[in-house]
Amino acid sequence: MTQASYSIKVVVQQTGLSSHVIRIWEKRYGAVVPLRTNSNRRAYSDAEIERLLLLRDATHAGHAIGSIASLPNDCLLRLIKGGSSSTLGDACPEEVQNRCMVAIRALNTRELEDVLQLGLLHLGQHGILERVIGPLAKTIGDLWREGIITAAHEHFASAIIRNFLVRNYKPFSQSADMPTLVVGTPAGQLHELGAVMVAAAANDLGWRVIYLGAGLPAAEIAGAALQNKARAVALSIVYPTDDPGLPEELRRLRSHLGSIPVIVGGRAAVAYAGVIEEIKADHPATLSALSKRLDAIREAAERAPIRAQGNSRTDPQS
Amino acid sequence: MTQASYSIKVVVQQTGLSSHVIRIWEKRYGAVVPLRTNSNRRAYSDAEIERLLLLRDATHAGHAIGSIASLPNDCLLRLIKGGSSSTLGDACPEEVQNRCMVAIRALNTRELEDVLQLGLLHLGQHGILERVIGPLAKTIGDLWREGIITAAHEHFASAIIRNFLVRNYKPFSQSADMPTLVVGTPAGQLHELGAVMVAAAANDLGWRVIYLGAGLPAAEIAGAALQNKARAVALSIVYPTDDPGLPEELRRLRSHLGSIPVIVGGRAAVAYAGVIEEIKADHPATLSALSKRLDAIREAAERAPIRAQGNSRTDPQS
DNA sequence: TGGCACTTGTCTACTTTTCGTCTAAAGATT
DNA sequence: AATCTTTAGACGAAAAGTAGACAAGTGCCA
Repeated sequence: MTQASYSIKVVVQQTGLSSHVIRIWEKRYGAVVPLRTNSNRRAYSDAEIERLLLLRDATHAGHAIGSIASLPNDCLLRLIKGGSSSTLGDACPEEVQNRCMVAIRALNTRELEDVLQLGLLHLGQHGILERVIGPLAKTIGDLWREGIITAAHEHFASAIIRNFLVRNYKPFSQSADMPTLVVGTPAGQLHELGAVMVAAAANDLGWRVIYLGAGLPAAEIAGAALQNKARAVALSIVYPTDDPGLPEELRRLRSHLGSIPVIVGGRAAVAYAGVIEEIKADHPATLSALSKRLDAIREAAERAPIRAQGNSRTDPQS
Repeated sequence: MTQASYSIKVVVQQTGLSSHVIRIWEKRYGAVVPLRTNSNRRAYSDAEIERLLLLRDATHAGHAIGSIASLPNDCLLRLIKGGSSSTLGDACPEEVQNRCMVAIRALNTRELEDVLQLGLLHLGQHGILERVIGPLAKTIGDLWREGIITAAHEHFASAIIRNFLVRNYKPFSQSADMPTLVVGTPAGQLHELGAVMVAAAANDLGWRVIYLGAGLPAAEIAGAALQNKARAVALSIVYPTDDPGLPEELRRLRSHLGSIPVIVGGRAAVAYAGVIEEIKADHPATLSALSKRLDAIREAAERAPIRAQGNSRTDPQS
């Protein structure tokens, strides 16, 4: 069995590391020592490329290469993911949340980023998502409704939190058999923070996420899901709570999607409980519940890999 | 054995490889060894041509011919398909752009991210921003207006490009004396791609960027700028081109901002040239022009640190 | 505070290997 | 006769190897 081997050129392309760095890491720290060809060229295996990716992410996350180069892969993974959640108890989520709100009201980009980063360090990935960003989204929504902060604050916070999540929730090494999840908010819903959180959580759970952002008509959400054979669709509904058009929009979505599971989350979901029930959508109350639900869907799908639903037209592209 | 056989000339035409290359691959690596006629001419079968095509694509993807020539066909296929992140033959921006559009229309998250990453590698930060993402934003806008792609595609592309820029552009070596720039799109303008590009470019030039996202009223943009003592405000205007409310919105912005420089970019800016002139805003035609303008503003500010400038457009941009 | 060692990414100089191209001469095909 | 193929070999640009220098950042210590 001739295992495929890759030249350093290919490794550079795949990792984004320079050949210099790859070589010096090998020389100084023995981070990845590939086999050699007869002519002394380095020949990397898939596993070695994977390890280089882990090292890249770990160093990018602030760890010194010299102190992590000899760690086994699973330790690296823990470093990159929520691993360092040794939960230094001295930073309670409320404190982090408060400081976030101060930074948001001051429109202070740097402060907000710093506080989030600090919170990540102390609370771990799960912690900051569930105990800071989640409540924060709720608070922002409330204050905005009361006119205490403006849409600018809301947009500002959304953008930075989104960036924060993007930067820190690195996509897992994508493999072909990952299930696909389409995430967005339906037409009329303009707050995308909830959707961003769902996307981050699902990504963390090993889903391939197609993030569509805010305010899309049902037909387009459904089109995206069908086009990519999505395993599920997740919507976030925060405000307004009394949109008369939304129930019809949800029904339309269901009729397009056939039997694909739909998950509806967010503060205002209770206000539409009737329709949600009607279209047989899930409504997890917390992020943990959402995670459980996603796991369940994936497991069910793995048990019955080919979806034999009567999906007549796969491409409703006009 | 009615197997069709082809002369080397035919193979050259079908594969695009030169006869020299085909022969040297055979001689050096035994990549494809065709049967011979009685007179010692090479006689290629369909399967051999197929294999040559695979080898061509794999080498084009960055793999060394010497290390792949002996792999079986299915391995080659895997190298080409699985390693799609490295299939960029030419480093020409048009090619990158095309592949981006294909990925966007397929809503293929991974492919789009890979192509962008690869493009960054080949074209550099400046290159990919100006020569890929810029034109891409324009193309997306055009196709959307023509109804060829949907808002979902536009949102999808915006989100991923945004994430890409966030991930790859200088995190922030923020220092206290960096000038502040407020970036967003005015109310009614929903395409945020242009604003994202401006934010990335400005960040790269050493500005502290406050990114507000799309669709904000003038009062809030101005509020954010004043609250943070912004040195300038940049707006992106792409569509619609005939919003009757927009001129008034821009005038309102100017009256709130006092003499703070305003920069208006984007495809539709020409449609509002009158107001832009009226409120003494800049309208750089390209990203380079924008960069120059930002540099000029910063220099002017450094020379006169306290903002007492009666700024009346120092740069008569075409 | 300055000095010193250590870390880490980048860069240069130089050699070897790889790989596509080219030439020349001879045989085959049209 | 003119054009193609084949073979063998030579050539040069690009890629990849090694060794070592260097600068910026960091931490420690007097």
